Amino acid sequence: MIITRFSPNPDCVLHLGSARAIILCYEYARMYKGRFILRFEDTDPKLKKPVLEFYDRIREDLEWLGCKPDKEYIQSDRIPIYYEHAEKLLHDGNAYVCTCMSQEFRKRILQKQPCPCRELSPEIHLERWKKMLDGTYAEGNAVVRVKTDITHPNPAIRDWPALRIIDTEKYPHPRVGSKYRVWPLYNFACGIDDHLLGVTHIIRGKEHLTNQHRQEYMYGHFGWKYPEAIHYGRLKITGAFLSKSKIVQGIRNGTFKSWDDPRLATFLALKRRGITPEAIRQLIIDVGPKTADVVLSWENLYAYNRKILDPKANRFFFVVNPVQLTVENVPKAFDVQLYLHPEYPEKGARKYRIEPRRENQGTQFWISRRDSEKFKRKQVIRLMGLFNVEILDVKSYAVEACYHSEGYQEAKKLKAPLIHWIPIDMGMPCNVVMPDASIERGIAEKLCKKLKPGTIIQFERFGFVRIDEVTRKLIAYYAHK
RNA sequence: GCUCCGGUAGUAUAGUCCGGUCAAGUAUGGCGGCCUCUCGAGCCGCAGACCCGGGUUCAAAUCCCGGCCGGAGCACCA
Repeated sequence: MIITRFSPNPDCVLHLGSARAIILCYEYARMYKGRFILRFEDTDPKLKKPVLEFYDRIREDLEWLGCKPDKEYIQSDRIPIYYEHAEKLLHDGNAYVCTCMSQEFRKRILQKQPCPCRELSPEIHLERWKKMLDGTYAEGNAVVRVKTDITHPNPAIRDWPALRIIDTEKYPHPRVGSKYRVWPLYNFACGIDDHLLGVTHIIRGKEHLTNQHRQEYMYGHFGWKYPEAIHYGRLKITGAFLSKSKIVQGIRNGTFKSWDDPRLATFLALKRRGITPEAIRQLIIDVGPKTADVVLSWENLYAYNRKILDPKANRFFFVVNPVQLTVENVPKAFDVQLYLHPEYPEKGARKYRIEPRRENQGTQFWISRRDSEKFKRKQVIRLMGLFNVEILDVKSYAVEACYHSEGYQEAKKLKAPLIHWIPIDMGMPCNVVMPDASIERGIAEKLCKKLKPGTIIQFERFGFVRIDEVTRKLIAYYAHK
């Protein structure tokens, strides 16, 4: 039975940087009909203090990604288990309670010299252990170290710290408060749990490579077999930073309004922008678990997303920077149908009746300044699905034109540009929030009012967007072209 | 500095373990064209890479050595 695990510290929401661990672990377990475990590693109430809110956020992120864990563990619930194992190591002389100052210890260990504590008997250490637990030792005064090889070429591996004291009166843990004052460090808790929970395959970032070597010594002491471990390289994406501390910092100082700010690469932000979990999944599987660092390009993600969205997203018109277009001499009323999806007419259509106005008022539309800027006098333009007009006059705020012809073939012959439009009284204000958090203002078809938040549509000739809010005004988030 | 790990087109990836079928496949992006009443999709075509230098070998992207470049770790963080 294959068992994998994803083990975050609940001190932030999840982001694209975690996607590799999650998806690879989940898919691998699923591929072999195994189990996927979620384990919260919340054993530092001081420096990397867990926050209650994030336990749930992480569960939600995982669910959104489609990687629901089969089982969940929380390390702060398992403290007694770590104590037991610490005592066993102490008892067997495979660990010791070190009361040296950390600088002092480091100085010795760099010279491959044991500290005085190391040589003491297990009985003394067991006694010191009691003093760690009962409060005789204060924070920083004692630490349990696992014996390794103090002549190991990599000093980082020599007699690493396993448990330390934290003044939880001062730094209470959000879940268990001040119940424990001795807390396991990463390598100890993680190493014990991986074995106890039956984890067979560890897939994690290569920053943990030396941790594997450290833990292997402990596994040796217990007579356990270390799981298969794969250490993948760092994943970056151009322009975005995938660092928890920077995300948290940006939220704190107000640079980002929320965890789903479009500039962030958090799952929350990607979701809000209309990036589908399936696209992320495919991207991560494509990237795989290799040890070289990868710098992804957003285009790669967009390409996967577009492939998923294109057949599903209904089409609507959105006019950025609206300009009024007045068409004179419209000869009759036109009933037009604009398909919601060009490839699937059966999905229905948006229907408009365009009527000639009386008394030389002209028929009016909203069109985009992006288009009108390129107009030249006498040029023929086709209003998509409607008719062709000849441009008479272009001002920065308005365009005058007159009816030219109806047929699409006519427009083709004249190589008339195709532009989208909205009847002047059929629009609703719409803001599109771009990936850089800037806002494109314009007018969308009034019909969009019926869309539900969360729906992903395509604004033709503009891009795919996710409807975020529908009131008198439409708020959409831009995904990509 | 010490200890590890890696380096295939703009980006990502296949091939590397078990040398030949790789004068290097795929996706995406770029360019050109076709198609389409979207600047989306689809179709066709073009350009684009084995970090460098040695060695082993009939034969090296693949094996060995050296260099260069990049990354990670060196916490009483995870």
